[in-house]
Amino acid sequence: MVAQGRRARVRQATLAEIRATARRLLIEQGSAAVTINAVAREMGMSGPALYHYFAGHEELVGAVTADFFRELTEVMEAARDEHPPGDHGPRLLATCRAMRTWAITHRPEFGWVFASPITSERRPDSPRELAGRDFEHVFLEEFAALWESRPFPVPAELDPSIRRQLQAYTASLGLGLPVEAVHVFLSCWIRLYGLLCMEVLGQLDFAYTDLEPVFEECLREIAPRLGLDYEAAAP
Amino acid sequence: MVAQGRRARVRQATLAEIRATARRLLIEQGSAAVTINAVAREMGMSGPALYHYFAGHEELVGAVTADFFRELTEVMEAARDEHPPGDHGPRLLATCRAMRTWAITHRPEFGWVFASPITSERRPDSPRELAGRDFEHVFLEEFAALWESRPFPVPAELDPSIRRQLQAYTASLGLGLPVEAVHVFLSCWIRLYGLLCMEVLGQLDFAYTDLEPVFEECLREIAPRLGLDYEAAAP
DNA sequence: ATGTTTCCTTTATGCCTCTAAGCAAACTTA
DNA sequence: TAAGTTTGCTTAGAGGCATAAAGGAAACAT
Repeated sequence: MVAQGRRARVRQATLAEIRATARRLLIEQGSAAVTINAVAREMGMSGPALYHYFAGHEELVGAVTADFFRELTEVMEAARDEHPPGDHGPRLLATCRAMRTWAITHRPEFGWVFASPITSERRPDSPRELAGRDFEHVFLEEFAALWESRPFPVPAELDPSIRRQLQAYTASLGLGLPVEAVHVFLSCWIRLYGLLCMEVLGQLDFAYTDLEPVFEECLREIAPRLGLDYEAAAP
Repeated sequence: MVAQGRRARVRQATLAEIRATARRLLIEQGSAAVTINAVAREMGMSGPALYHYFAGHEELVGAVTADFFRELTEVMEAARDEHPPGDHGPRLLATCRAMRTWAITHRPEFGWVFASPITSERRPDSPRELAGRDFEHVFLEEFAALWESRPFPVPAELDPSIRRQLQAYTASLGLGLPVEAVHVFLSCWIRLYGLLCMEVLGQLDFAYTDLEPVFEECLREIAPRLGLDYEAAAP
């Protein structure tokens, strides 16, 4: 943190209050209630005043989303760090479980992050995208460390189209992972995150009321693909 | 179809035009552009006129969503019926592929159906819910027929919580399936539909540009769990 | 002490949903 | 066929939203 004058400090406080108010409205009344006007009204300000803090509704939404990403990231890192640095298996599983725990204890927030249909072109330097990448990296780094320390078996050959596509992504990661390992990582990611999204969006309510055991089953299926011992890190 | 007077016919035509206009706006300008006013304007009517056809914005959205479900259902049934009634394996795979094909050739529509956050309490007799159940049944019926004709191995024991939850759902289906089979069905469904949703919502754009081979890989992994021969029904 | 920056206000435009009142054409019925 | 009723639309209007513009007052810098 850079030292700031009083002016700057007050401004930061107001910014934080705006984001907190937006979050409260989201939780209490749903995403549609998070309007510039409503947030300002809650704070005892006039609507247009908020334009001194955010360029518009979309930027406010992006800032709040970034907050959620950061909070989720912190929670996951804390859960991960309850295990020693070398225990990549338990650390990864703890990270996954922390993600789901946060998601279901913060449904409106998680739904807001996930189910935001691509509203506009996403600039890669926006706070939202930066925080999103940090979130992604919690998994990626632990995964890469796991691969470093104890590589697991990967498919001998990949579908040519998949290989081609993943080559660019793998290179952009700069983690020295082989394409095949990245493919395994993404397969697991799709299963885990896909399940979570369906749960939070209520797409499975027709059959389930509590998806915790389904999530654990998913972890149990995924673990051996990474050479992990699920039973050794059961919940 | 019941015989109708001229009056009723004109009304049906206007209803159809409204839904078609709403769909066109969705495709051309995104979901936010589908407003009562915009639809009416496009049709050369005044806004409030639409309230003679739909009780409000939400009902219009529901009607359009039901249209999408019905169209998707028809496409899947047509693809399924290209295979003889007894060939449950190829019929199921064709149904899955038709679902994805429709989804990616109708991204706005599919995204609209899926990513509609639970906007209000859903009444189970609304057109949207009815059409949604028909869609669900295309998979369920073929799956039940497959089980009838050639039961596949199912897990010997289920997590007690999962078993308890699925008992109610299984009973409500009235298809005479065992709970274990329903569990296998839902596991496959979650993987397939979850992947599709992530694709359409752009959640995998960071790594993939074309998910067709990933989808096929998913089918290849799912098929043996249902006792199906993937290679015999490769694309 | 003066000028500038910052914060917030009110005002205004144009969009949205939805209600209400009213008119005219089309049907129904006596 | 004439009167009454239903239907399909209109305009008017209330209230909310995003956003732009203009202005006042306080805080800050010099």
